[in-house]
Amino acid sequence: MKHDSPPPDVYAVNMPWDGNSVNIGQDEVVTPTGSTQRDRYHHGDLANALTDAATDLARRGGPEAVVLREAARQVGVSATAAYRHFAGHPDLIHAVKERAQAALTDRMQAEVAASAAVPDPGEDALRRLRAIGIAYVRFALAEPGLFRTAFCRADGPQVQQMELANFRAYQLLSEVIDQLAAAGLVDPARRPYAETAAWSGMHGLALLLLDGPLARLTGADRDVVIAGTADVLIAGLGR
Amino acid sequence: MKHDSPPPDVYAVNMPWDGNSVNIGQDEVVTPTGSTQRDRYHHGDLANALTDAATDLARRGGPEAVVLREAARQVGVSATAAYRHFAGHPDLIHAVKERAQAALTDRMQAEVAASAAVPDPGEDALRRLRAIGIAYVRFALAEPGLFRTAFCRADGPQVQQMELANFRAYQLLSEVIDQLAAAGLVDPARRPYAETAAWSGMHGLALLLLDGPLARLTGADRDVVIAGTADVLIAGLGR
DNA sequence: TGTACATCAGTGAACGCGCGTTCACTGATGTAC
DNA sequence: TGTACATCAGTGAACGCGCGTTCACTGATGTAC
Repeated sequence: MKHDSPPPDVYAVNMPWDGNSVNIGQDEVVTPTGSTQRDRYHHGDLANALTDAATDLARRGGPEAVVLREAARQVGVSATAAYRHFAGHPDLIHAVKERAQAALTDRMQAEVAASAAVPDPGEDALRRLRAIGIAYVRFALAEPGLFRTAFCRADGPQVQQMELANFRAYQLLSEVIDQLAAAGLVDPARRPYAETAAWSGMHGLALLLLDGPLARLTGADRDVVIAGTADVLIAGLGR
Repeated sequence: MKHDSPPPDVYAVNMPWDGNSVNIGQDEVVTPTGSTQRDRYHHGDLANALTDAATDLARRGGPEAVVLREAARQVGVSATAAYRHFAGHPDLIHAVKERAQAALTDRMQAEVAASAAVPDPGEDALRRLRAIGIAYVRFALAEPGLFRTAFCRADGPQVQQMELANFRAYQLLSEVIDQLAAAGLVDPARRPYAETAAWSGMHGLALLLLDGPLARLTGADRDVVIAGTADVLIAGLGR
């Protein structure tokens, strides 16, 4: 009766960005009886399975939807079992938050890789900057629940995780702006605020489009506004 | 025993931006017995008193802290009484949201008024644009609970209220940018996205400073980043 | 000016809900010998 | 190779909490006559 949920990759983000899923393969081995190893009393990878389920809850309903009991329910396990692997609900939220941030960064990297490089270094840096900015907003619109979770407030003792250095997204942005600066395309006076301004602009745009007064824009108008806003921001960096 | 809470202006935003507080004066008249009229069985202005209390909850804890029962408790009234004046909890939240948005706009206007006008129209438009942008972020930092409430998601049927036209903050911004454009200081190609870019930039900056990876910046560093980001955005508008 | 009465604006008890967490427990696993 | 046993990883019942909302009610108010 339990363990009848679909395999985790169907309903979870479950990408290999973190090293936690090493024994997923082993976990899914089908035994001679036809049941999977997850049917065992000892689940084998419950921490990951719970994080998968909780991430799916976040995707569907944002951070408020991350409910420990529900995640356990979806995995087919008692709520108590979660406490073997997480200190409590804040700890679970934190795990989901990391997944959500990683998913965002992945999307940004994928978008950069999707367009072809151009020979001129400055032009290429511009192309990449534009790609990660647009990917940022696109991810927010495509996965609002995960996006909100990636930036939800955390009360736990892991708040210091909210550091710039811990954001791969920031590192990506910073590298691209470095290249732009190296090509001489950034006004030196504004260089110190380039990352902040670029990130703020795309972050704010995403939220205004999601929950704010720009929520009524349709798909086509949206794209125009996103591209136009990106233009203004990029223009603000140049000399 | 009840009605022993302080007068509303002590603990509520309760500014005259909405026309609902017309009978506040009458409400506060002291009777010959020394008690105020609010001691009457018929409160006289319960809708406003509840909104005041709920706004105070929002200020202290953001939108999640707006709890109908608690607002009623603070006013000294049964929770049921609230249903004489609000359709339900979403309706109350909506009232608080309007208060929060109005408080934000007030702060922006006050900041514009705080600096002296300069003769040159373009320079003056720039001064005002900078003032409202910085006021926006300052308000978010000074009143995080209200700021979050002003932009929290609403599920009720009043979602259409989340229109650009309904935001006085947007009207303010739009007027200033019009003046900037009239002075020839806005690149015509970027004019259509000027409001969106400016608003997005300050909105995103506010949220990154509040809950995000910039939360660790101290007061002085903060101000530098705010001013620098504003510079980048303004530079992005110009030719 | 006084009175009957409809209406307005409150009351208090209760409901169902689902949450996070704790408790004492037991079945499964793997290691020492 | 088999067995004893410590440890690991689950179970299910229960707790307290506070919420939004509904119910049948009653006290206060103001208007018609």
